[in-house]
Amino acid sequence: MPELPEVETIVRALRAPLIGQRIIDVWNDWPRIINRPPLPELRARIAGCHIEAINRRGKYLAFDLSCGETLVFHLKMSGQLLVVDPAEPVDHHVHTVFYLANGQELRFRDIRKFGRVYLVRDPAEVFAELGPEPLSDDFSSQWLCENIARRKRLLKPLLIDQTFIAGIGNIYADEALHRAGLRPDRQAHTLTIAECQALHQGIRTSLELGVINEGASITTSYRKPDGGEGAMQEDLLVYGRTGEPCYRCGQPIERIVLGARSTHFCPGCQY
DNA sequence: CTAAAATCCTGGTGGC
DNA sequence: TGCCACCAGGATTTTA
Repeated sequence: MPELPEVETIVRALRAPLIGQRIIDVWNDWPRIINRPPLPELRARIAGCHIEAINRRGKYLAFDLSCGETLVFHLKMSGQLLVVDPAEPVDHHVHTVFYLANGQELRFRDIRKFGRVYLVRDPAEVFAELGPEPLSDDFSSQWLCENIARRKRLLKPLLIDQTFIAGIGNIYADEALHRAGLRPDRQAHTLTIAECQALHQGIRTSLELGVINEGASITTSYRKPDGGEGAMQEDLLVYGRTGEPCYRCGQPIERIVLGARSTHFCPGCQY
């Protein structure tokens, strides 16, 4: 499940093989994956455009194109982007292909078909509701403390709300809360200044560690574009460690469900 | 505003 | 070994 660190890793890996390349055409065999515009219009508008830059916003990838368009991807649960030689056999989970002028193909593979593709004139059309980037200067400890105080919600659902902060998903929310020593079912507005400062630090630390480790390859879902695995799964403190001893206090990690999401925390050192 | 539930998907898993 | 119910989960939509 690609979250901010996984998407950042993918963005960095795609720059070398894609920047400067020209897109010739698009193929798709599962229409829902193309969010907008409809495939015939997408093909017409994208043909001949060069890829000038590749960036990340939250969990989205944004390709700036020379023709004034932005090609946006969201990988959701199982999406993968691969740049390959056309001789490479096409896996049956590939449902969208961008053909490049240099002969290579950008393939969007997605087992669960939740991923989406957008082509827009103005990326704000897609990004309008997103909260701040947690690794940018916009996301200060002061901003978090001010905004968390007026939210009457549980911490875990709030952290994965993309309109509050962009890019945090189930794994890094649990990791950030553990590092901050905060229970995921705490009410957001009950945090003291010291606690929300700890949360700010916990968010920063877990996301930065995720980027350094090039993401978490928990099952078979997330892979780097070169097929390799990230290393973050080895540095997870609570996620997926139900029943195993907490590294900090030794108590068994507990698993509960919050907002229909599996949530892992240590009952011994998170308050 | 907050939240719960349903929706979209399929591979993997646990039970028998 | 085979079969099947069930789970995972990001974001959106619908319904309280």
